[in-house]
Amino acid sequence: MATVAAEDTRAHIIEAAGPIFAEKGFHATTIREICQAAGANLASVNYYFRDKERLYHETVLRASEMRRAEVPLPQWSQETPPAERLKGFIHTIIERMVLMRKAPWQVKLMNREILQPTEACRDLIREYFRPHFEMLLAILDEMLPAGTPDHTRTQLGFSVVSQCLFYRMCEESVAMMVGEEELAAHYQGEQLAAHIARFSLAAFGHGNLADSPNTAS
Amino acid sequence: MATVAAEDTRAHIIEAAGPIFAEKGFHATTIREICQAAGANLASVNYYFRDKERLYHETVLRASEMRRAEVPLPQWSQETPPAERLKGFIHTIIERMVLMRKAPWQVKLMNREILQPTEACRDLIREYFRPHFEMLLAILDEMLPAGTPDHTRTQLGFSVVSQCLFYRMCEESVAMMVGEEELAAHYQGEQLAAHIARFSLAAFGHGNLADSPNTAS
Amino acid sequence: MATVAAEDTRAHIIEAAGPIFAEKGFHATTIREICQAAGANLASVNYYFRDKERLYHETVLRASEMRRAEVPLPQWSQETPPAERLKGFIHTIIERMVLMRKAPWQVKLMNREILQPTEACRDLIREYFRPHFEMLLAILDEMLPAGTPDHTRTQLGFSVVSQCLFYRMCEESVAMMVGEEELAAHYQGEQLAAHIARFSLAAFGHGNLADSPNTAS
Amino acid sequence: MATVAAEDTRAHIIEAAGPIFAEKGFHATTIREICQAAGANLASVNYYFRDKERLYHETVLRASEMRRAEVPLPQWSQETPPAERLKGFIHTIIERMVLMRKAPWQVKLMNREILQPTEACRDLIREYFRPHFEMLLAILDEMLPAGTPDHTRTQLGFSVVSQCLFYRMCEESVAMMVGEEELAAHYQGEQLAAHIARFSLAAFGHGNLADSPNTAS
DNA sequence: AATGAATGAGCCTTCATTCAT
DNA sequence: GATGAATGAAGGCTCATTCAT
Repeated sequence: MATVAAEDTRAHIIEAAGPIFAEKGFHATTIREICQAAGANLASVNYYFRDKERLYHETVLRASEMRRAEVPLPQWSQETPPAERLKGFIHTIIERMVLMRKAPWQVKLMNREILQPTEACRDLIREYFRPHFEMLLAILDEMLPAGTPDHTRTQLGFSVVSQCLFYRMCEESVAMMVGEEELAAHYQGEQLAAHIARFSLAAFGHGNLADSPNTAS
Repeated sequence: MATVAAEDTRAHIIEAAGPIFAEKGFHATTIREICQAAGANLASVNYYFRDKERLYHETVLRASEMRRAEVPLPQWSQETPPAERLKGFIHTIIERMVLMRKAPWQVKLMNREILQPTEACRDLIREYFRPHFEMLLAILDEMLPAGTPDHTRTQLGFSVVSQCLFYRMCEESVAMMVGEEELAAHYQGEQLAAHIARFSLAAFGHGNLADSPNTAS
Repeated sequence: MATVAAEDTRAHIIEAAGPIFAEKGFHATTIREICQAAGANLASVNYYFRDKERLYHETVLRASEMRRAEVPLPQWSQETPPAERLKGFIHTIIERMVLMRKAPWQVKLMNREILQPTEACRDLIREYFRPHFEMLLAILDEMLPAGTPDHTRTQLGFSVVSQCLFYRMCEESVAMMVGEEELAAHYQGEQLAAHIARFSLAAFGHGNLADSPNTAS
Repeated sequence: MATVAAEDTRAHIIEAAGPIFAEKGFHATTIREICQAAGANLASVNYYFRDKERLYHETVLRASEMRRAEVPLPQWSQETPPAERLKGFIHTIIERMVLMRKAPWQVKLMNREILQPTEACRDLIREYFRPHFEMLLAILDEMLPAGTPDHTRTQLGFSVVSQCLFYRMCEESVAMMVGEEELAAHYQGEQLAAHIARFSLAAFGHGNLADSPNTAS
């Protein structure tokens, strides 16, 4: 076939592989399954990607690409106060990475990589997580006293991020603990983002937990 | 052989299975591997546990038992202030579930269950997570205004817990982001517990982030 | 245990094994299944019978014993005409060996042996089939011209017997060919015996097929 | 390899499987055995037939195809009297299905299906037995009084067929009863066919058992 | 360039049997 | 004498991969 068609097939396979890898993980996914879903020959994976592992790797990278293109980072004017920026940042993270119960395969797949990194994770951190994290630290810097040690800055960043990722990573367990009803009522993206922002801002001394009662509650 | 030996072999297999399941997950683990590590016959798993799945289930439950026995919950006198209790609680959680880079297999295995629950997770939540979480909520109640809605209480609890679990769940990714040196210097159990307690207490209005500079920093 | 109890267990196992061997055959039957059905230890079969094969053998022999005890051969006065005797004989064979769709396990098991003889078959022929067959030949002798060659006598005997066995051996296929309804209406023991007797007697020149219309038709 | 080779391998496996299944039955046969006999890979059976069961099914159907191609049905002119037709029919059945002691695997395998039908038996009856049986009934109709009830027609058909099948189904037992010498002398195909025809025709009122002494006796 | 055919390695499971008690 | 524990061998099947075309 022509090069164009070849590239098509390649892309087809990746897009078929994504949701399956995301749902079942590397080991539980079979090449047959992927090729069938892609309408491609059983030998295609080995032909286009050499082996299953490299297909997985490329699929992870493609997931991060797609996610970045779909949910752009927020832009702020110079006067936007840091508290506002933090709210916006958390909101974006929730949109990009969490979305309880309806996360697209790209998110689920990247999640797998954070939890059990393979080769692909280094690329993912470099291209995806590191830039986000630096942006968060820049916001925090405006709220922290000068001279805050580096590792403290970092851990404060982790304190914010961890609250966000928790709902994605422990989605199933959270659902088991709170029940489906409560999940539907109080764990939508907006609500979680507002809660995390309020908790974190209170920690940073901006307002306190009793302020501005959660609009979603 | 006698019953004693029988129980021995059973326990032997579980103890051999634990670290392997913890490291590679259910699918990537073979019973051949387990039996070899346990010095047992290939048919042993099916003999003692009926099938691979039930061995996995029992291994997860055994992990939680062992962990509870090894790290007991803190006991407080009635006058202990809630801030002190929260510090103690976070410390215990870190000890029980985190311990960067040297977590025993029990912790890793339970971690897997939270992230990708199987049947065993329900038992785990009932026997392990729920009791911990209720204890945490009782502490928070002393610091929260009366009438705080239930779901807000719960999410505040998650905000505390998520910071702890983060270092366990994203262990590998955290290591990739901060590097091995910094990890060794600033991410030991005590240090993480102190940071998380300070951040959370600040959010609850007890002290602020600038107070009592982290002794481990 | 005492000898009495031991003999009990032995007998128990045979009686549990009978129906299972009869239904599924030697290979498809497992020792576990038998021991479970007999409420005996898994090692019992090997202990009491040395191995699975000998248990099978003994079970087959036991089946023939039981069958002979349950359905005695007919007795005739000296004046009973041979045609009457043949009818009685056929009737007994049908009772002993056929009974479409409700044959006891003994019959099914012996049937297996005829079709695919093992060691046990020699005993079965000597103790069970041969005596029946000799009795049939004695009846036929009264209807055949003197000097009928031996192999012709034998084959005539086979012609009678084969019609009877057919309904047992090909039970399932017959059911497939005629359908369940017709089976229930026209293939009961009495009906089959009457048909076979009429056909055979006609062949031997006693009456013809149009005579004495089948009472069951 | 090319398609031709593929079909070759497929056919090869069926031809290797045939005799083994025929000899040992479905359960006692292993696919390892078959693949070895076919000079094929162990995975071949699953590749070409999905599983052991479907290989068995296809092998049974192939057996019937081969047998039909090898022994064609007799053709009669319109004037051929029914007695002559019946003789021809019995002869063909014996040729197709019996052939004491040298039956090809196709015959043995089909025999297994009649005795212990699996899924394949329905196909076998539809494609093989039913057409034969209808042909037999057509012949009998010419010898029976008009108005003979359907089930009687059928049972008369069975009386003829059962005599033929007996020598195939009970081959081993017959050999045990008459001994090898007599078997060789009086149980060849021609001889059995002649005997069965004479017995059956006598029953139908065409000639009697004393007529036309068996040329083979 | 792309694919249908074929395969070797390995998986989980089951079974009849044995052995120590 | 009788049994629970344990095992070696084998079975059917699946999978990622390779090879000839």
